[in-house]
Amino acid sequence: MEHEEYRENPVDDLKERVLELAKRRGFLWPSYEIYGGVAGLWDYGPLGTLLKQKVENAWREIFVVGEGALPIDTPTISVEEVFLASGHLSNFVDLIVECVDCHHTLRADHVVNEYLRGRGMAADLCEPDIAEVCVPSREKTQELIDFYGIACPDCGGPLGKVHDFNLMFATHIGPGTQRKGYLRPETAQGIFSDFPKLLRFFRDRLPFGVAQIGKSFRNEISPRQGVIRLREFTQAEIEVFVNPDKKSIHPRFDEVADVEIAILSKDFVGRATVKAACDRGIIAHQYLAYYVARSQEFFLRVGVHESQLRFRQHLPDEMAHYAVDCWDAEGLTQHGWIELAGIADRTDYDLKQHERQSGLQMTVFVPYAKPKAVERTVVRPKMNFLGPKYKNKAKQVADYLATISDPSGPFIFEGQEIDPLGYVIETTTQSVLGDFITPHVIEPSFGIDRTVYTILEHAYDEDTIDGERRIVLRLPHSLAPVEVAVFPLVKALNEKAVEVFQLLRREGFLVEYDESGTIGRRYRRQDEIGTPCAVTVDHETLENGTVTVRDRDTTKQVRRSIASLAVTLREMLMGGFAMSPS
RNA sequence: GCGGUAGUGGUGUAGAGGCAGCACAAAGGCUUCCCAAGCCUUUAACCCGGGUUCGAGUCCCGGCUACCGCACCA
Repeated sequence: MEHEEYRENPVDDLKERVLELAKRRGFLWPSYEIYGGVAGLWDYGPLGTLLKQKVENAWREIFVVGEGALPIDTPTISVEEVFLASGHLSNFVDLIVECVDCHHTLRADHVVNEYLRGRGMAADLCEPDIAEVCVPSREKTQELIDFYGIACPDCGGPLGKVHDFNLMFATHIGPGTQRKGYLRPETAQGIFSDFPKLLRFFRDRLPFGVAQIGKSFRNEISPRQGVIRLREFTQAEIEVFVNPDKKSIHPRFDEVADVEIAILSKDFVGRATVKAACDRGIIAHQYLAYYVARSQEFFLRVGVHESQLRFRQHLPDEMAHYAVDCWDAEGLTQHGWIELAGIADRTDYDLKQHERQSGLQMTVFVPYAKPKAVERTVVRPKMNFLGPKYKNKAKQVADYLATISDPSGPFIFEGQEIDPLGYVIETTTQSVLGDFITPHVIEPSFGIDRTVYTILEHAYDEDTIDGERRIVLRLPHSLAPVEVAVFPLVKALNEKAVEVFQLLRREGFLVEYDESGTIGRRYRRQDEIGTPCAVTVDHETLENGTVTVRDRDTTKQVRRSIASLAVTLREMLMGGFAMSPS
């Protein structure tokens, strides 16, 4: 998909202007700036924090309230076992080698594979690990570099030692014989770790969804692009546990079937309904398609422009080590198309891995519609024979017999054939009620910080009013960090205006009061931060108890009584209010 | 990590060895006013650390941060 015309009202240097506004008005600040700042760490200022909270609330409304994905809150510090299981310890690593001469840092495994391929050899650096995932080993990479004397592909200089760079922050838990800990690189593992308890909580039935909003950490080698690539960032994730045999049908698919999305995949580029995308096999199954549609609903609600939102299918080689199909929601910004969310089918990878690591069963009992009759042949010990014969070893013999699945015999215990009088071979018909299955996981995972940034960029606008440039942040009304501004037209009206201000606070609005300077300046100040409503107390207020209410986007005003003000404002914030004169 | 460019009040900038200027913003006042008007007053800056020099915002070295390119980004 080409980068289409970006906005109706193109603004030069949009990136700089948005960031300038964000820093100046308290949305985003570089962290620890008094000490020089740190790349990849950013603060939310007061307005940014309110905006972010409202974005998170919109997400909760759709996914927690609307989808019933109940939230949990797990620690950001996790124990080592979690990442042994998840594969992050071995996979969330880049093998890095530095050229001694030109100091380029290179991906060591890429260098080796390229070298081997260039000489017609199989590039076989990958070794399947415990999870059957291809991971190049540091030792083997080093070995091959040494053996072939592989040099820097850029300058031909000698290469240094290969070392791991794990993108997780490591730490220690407690003093003394410390337990290794890591800051989580995704919130998902906290959910997987709680699976047995969650399953019981949801009363042993599929499907169910679990949500978590929280911080995750990745020690990026070189974060760039401001707030787009952070070392500490907020994720909003849902893990939907589903029966793998039922992924093709989502019970509420009808609700979203006609939602149209922009698709970029290897087989199809263009707009289509999620139903069409599903029916034509572009999206693997209804569960993924369903969450793609819900994700779009979320992004549109928080003010991402529809024409600058698309869903891109991962190519097989960029898919995470655990996923089989993955769709990124991407927003078009001045940084190009950036990933705002990933909607992945993680299959049973994580639960299987935690099963192996923890030794606990992570399965769900799924009853059949009708119990199945299954014929089974078993070897049943006869204790009244075995007892007298084997005395204190009788129990061991019986246990051994009970494990036998092939009833053809003979059965040997301690080198001796067991007397056939000691058991009977029985064929019985058993009624099997169901299967133990490992659920598959559908994971919509949202990057909240990137979403907030994209919202700011998409909302940023400049108007020209009477030849003056006016910056307006056209945020969705419900998202504005300041909902209502209250002004006295002149200072003599301060007291009355403060009264209105306090009244609106009591009504639950986020209100700002401003009596400084001229009225026009105060309107502009609020336009910049996206305040949708401005209430002005003027001379008429004292006569008849009415005030003017100004709309941010049109700058049009209507007059309303103070008594009906809260209702009017609430309507405006919900977006359902027509600014018709009254 | 590499290379290039840059870092001066809150923001945008000028100054290129000798008292750090301007504009906008912000605070207070006049104006009593419905869209950044005007006037007065005020607050406020040389990224950090070394070095050279009588003297460094300016020159040199190192670091940090930002932007661009490379590399990286399950």
